[in-house]
Amino acid sequence: MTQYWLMKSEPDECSIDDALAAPGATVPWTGVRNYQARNFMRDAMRVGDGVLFYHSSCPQPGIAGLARVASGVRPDPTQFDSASPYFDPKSRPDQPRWLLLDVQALRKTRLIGLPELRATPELADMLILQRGNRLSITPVSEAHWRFITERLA
DNA sequence: GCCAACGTTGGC
DNA sequence: GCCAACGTTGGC
Repeated sequence: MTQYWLMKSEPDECSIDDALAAPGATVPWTGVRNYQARNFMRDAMRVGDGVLFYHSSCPQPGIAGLARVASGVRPDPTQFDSASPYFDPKSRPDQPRWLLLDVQALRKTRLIGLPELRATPELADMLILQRGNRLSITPVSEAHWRFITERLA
């Protein structure tokens, strides 16, 4: 069964344009350092799942494009790279703590900004809009996915 | 830069 | 296992 996800990316690091410009429009989703988000990737996300590509920590946060899950998980190499901001000295190569998967960008959408998302009653219970939410990967209901892709994007 | 909210760490 | 201290996220 196809599922749907919202994945946050800082456009300074990897914007939807960056992802579309990558070979195969596919980028490794590095830097997830939260167990809940990791477990979504490992246990629930499957190749072909739909992804809302969300720009965060930027002047205009919001949904910027559509993408798909393009691989299963593998160890995130940045956890072993002491020069990386994502380096985790407590992770061991024989038992990697952090995983990534590939995300293939499909297309850029108009920027559906956070204020617009908040102002849309049909989307009021999206996880991303809930108070205190900080998860970089959140599941998206089929109803929300359809509303966004068919009526907003 | 501020700060609310949340996750992680580590002493006990 | 509790919980205070600390670090991080991310919108503003």
